[in-house]
Amino acid sequence: MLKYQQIAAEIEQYINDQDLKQGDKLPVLEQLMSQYGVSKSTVTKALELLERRGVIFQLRGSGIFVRRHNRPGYMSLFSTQGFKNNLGDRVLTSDVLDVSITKPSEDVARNLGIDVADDVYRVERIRYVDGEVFCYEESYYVKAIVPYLNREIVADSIFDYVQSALGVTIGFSDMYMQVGRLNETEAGYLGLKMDDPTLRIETIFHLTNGKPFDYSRITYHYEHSQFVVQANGPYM
Amino acid sequence: MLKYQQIAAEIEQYINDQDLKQGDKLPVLEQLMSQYGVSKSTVTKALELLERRGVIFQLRGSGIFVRRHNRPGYMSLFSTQGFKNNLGDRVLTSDVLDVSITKPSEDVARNLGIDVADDVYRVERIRYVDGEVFCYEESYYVKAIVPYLNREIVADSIFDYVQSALGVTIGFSDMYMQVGRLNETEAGYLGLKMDDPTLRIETIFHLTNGKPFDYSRITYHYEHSQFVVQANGPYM
DNA sequence: TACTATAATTGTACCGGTACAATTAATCAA
DNA sequence: TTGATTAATTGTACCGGTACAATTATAGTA
Repeated sequence: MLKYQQIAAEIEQYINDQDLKQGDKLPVLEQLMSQYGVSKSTVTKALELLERRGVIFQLRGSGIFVRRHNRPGYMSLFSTQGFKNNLGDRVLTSDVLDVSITKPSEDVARNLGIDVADDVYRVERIRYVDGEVFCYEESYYVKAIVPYLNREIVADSIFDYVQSALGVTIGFSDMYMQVGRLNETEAGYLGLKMDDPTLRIETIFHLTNGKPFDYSRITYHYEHSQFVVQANGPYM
Repeated sequence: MLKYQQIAAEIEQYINDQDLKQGDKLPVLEQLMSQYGVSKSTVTKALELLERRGVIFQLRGSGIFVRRHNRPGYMSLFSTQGFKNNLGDRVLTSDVLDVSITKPSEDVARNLGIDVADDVYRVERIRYVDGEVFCYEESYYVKAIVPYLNREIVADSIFDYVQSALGVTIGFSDMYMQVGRLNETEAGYLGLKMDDPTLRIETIFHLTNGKPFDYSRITYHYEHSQFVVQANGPYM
């Protein structure tokens, strides 16, 4: 783990341990430097990271302050998208409906930047948060990058497996969201009625080298999906 | 304008001018340094900015590559949230329903971190993109921070006014989103039917000093609202 | 040809420094 | 006490540097 990541983690831990609230002040930069025994730029980098994650904000001439105070019941939109599956103390489980190797449709192939002749894993599951239906997910993995999957892996976190077992690292993702109505199949999966409202999110996950490796379509249960997004400034 | 912002803008311009596509390579760091006549860390900072905005991605040992290739018809979730109102070539207009000074409700006061006795501006409008109903918005501004508003200002961009005329700068925002059904009033405004699906986003905008100054509730027309969110890595 | 080891390329981590702008605290005048 | 001026605090911009890790190109070997 890199120094600045380590320091960021420790500062976040410190905030939790001291139970600091919105607006509370952290030690000044210079103290953090000597405290962790690193240079200014390393501390700055750790703080930038925490700032982007919505944990703190910095005000020059004044200090470093705690920002986070998320509403209970709202999940970070990013935490539900493969990134860090810490949904706090919530339990995430899955019903795996399908894990199979197929050929992608035109649409899927385009989103993954591959040919329709290339193999993909198709994964279909229903996901639960604390036992309640959360979403229905259909996703496709490029087999050339993810050569093997099974029901066990898929029931757990696919991303953890991909990163640890395959040694590839996820770089960035593009999410496309829209609101609509459930069709009959989806309604059945989610325990809702046809034409009920829903949030649909398509996400294309890329490796650090820019290659797409996962395209997923998620249909959310509208009553159990509340998301928070923390944005940073006009120049984010 | 700061050097690294300027350079970021120029690089983005270069990508557009050269019509570079997803995966195309940019000049290497060292060349950018000499080209713009700045140090490495300044170029790096410009590139970080572009990376966060989803314009490029960097791959060490390899180079700097173009990332953006957003789907047509999808607006950046952040661009619709006060931040940089460049919706491409789309025209944004508003029907102002109300601009008045009132006392906040308990709920509004809590979200703005003020007392129910403090004054707020209440702004109510319907917004259109290219003439089509886009959303219904109800927002509250802390009068102590935004001492004056009128229909003209509100019909245009409130954020531009606040930043230029009042000299305050927006720091960060928290967005809370959920899906639901329209009530009768909302349906009327949006030209839809009661119980139609909708996306609701509450946003609390803070100044750079962390003080909330605007709390807004937006109800989106589900057929005209498609959003894209670009996320960066597991450690964004 | 195909595979492996080596070298060149290229971005990232980290250091340490100077100058400066925004905020806050201290000082002074009315 | 109030208000303005000055000084101290504190984060940010920017410089320039070394070391290093990941990628890609090259050379070497079977």
